[in-house]
Amino acid sequence: MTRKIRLQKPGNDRLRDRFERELNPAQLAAATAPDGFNLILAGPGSGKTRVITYRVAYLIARGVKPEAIMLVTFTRRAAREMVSRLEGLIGPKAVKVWAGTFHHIGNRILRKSAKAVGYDPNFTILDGEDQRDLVRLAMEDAGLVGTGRFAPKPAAVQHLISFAFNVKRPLAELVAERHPDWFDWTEQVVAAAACYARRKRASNCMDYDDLLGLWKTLVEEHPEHRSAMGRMFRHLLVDEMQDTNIVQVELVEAIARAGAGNLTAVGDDAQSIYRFRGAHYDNILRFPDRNPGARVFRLETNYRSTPEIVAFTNASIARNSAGFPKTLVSAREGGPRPVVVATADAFEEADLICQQVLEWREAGIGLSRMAVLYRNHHDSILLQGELTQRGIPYTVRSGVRFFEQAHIKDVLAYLRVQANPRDEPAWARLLPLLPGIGPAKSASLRAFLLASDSPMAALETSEAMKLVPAKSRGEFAALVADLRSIRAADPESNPSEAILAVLRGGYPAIAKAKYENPDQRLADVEQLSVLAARYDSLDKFVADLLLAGDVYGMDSLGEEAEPDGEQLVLSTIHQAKGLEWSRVIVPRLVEHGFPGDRALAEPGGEDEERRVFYVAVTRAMDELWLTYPLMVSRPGQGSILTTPSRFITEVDPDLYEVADIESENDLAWTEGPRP
DNA sequence: CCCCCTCAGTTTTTT
DNA sequence: ACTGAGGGGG
Repeated sequence: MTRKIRLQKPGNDRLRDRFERELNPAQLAAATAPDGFNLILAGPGSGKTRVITYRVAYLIARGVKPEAIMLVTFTRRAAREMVSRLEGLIGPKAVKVWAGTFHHIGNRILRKSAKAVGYDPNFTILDGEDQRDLVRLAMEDAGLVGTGRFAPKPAAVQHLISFAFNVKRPLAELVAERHPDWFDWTEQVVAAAACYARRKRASNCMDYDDLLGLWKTLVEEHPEHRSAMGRMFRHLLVDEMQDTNIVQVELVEAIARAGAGNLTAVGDDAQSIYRFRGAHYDNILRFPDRNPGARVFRLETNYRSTPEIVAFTNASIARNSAGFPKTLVSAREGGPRPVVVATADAFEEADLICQQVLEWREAGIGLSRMAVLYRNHHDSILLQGELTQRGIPYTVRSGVRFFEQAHIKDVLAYLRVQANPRDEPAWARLLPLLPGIGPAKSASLRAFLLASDSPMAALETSEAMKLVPAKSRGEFAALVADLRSIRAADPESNPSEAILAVLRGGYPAIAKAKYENPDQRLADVEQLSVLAARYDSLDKFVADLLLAGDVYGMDSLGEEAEPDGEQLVLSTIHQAKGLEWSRVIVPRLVEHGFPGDRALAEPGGEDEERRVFYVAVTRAMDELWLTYPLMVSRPGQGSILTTPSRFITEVDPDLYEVADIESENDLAWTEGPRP
């Protein structure tokens, strides 16, 4: 046999071979676009992730340092995936690329430059609940409490404050536009926003918007930081451009202009689904207007889905008027048309989904290659019950995130006050854990602590003890002792040990009194400590936890340990962005459900809902099932007949197949009414 | 005055 | 499942 010798080519040549072998001409042109402003319009399944990673590899091969590249992704998971693909192309230096969400990168930069914007580098990041709690306090400051059933609620006020920031519009204007019912309280709402901002600063806390806004302040108002950042980031790439808001766009464009003027934006206006948080597809549509001379690349070959699925999705999105006109072409062989099924009610719908999932599994499709994608988290509850009953393993990617669960937040509060003793939301969580201390006592204690230069030292004084009701003094002293032993565990450099210290103190007893299932919750906390062992910094640990949006329940944490667990995926459509499955089921396709009334009430709401639907159906590679119940029960109205969603009925019926469920009622005399 | 328990009404989508 | 109002009790 002839001996084979393979000549090693120099790295760049080998890379060039791979480029030509693995990219189609449109992808190749986009990946190797010249410097300057570039826009890549990439339809679903068109190899967008591949093009981005190849572009980064191309830049690095041309001599750009990896640490001079900023790659903004929509989720943490997307960043991780791109970096690991990049590693496959160029090796370990891939991890030096600044890859992450706007919020991650902002967090990293602000930890270094916090002083310039009036913060300490040990600032805490507030999650949604912390923000609501602080807004509630701010509303009290502004005289906006107990004003009756129709008064503004903290969650809604917080949302509007955030929305105003993200669309750069005056809060009062948005109150008039979106909450006419608050008209009489306009002044107080605006005042509450100011109080909220003040409380955040006083507590050395930033919310998600601050990670963006203060980073932007750094760029806009501090010339030395602006030019430093321009020198630092020679190339910027922004993925999912259609879901950026105006603040984010201005930020990256400012950094690009301050530096080498290299910005590549990637996305698909048809998949813009985050309007509720200030995103607008104009940010991608008008990229060429804002940046004259920008080159535009189009990727319109769909490698993901069968021609039948692509025909259906093309027909659906064609109902929207705005957007770059485009028609995706499937590169795949034919398969079955999408299937539409009506079920008697939501229970039968759950039955049907389970049965279909089992049928596919019989046919050799692994559970993790199937997903049920729904509009609202709530739509999955019934199905979860049915899956559990039938013993079908599943993982849920919606609802309460792991770090948002009450017990996890309790434990983190013990740690947060160590890292940042001015963290008011953490104290507001910690103090009322003690019996006899409610909102009022907690408030006066917090006021006392925060007035001091050293809240931790103030906690141990007799003045603090005076604010505690006599009955609770024993528990209070125990808390103080717990905090001292947690401190001794050196939380800031050893978060894992600090969590164990919390478990050795009074918290387990508190959890037993407070929660129905304390054992499960305390086990979660132990798991949290295992997770924390990977970190040598409390700040990093907490920030990672809060900024990793895709972590739901212990399930998703466990997945990292055993990635091959075969589980059906249950996800909101929003969480499914960028992913794909062989088999996809979209349930609850009824009018007043999907699209929902709330969305339809807003101008442009129907189109936005249709884009959400488009994102859902374009996740499917091989088979797509659309289901809807003929009857639903609504609170107060009992069972009512439904109308199938316009997203089904508006599509040419030739593009899908209707399947009927054979009624077994005639045979199943004895079957009783369903629960 | 302040806390805590109970009960009724509600829930888009998320960094 | 979670919030907020209302009433009883310390």
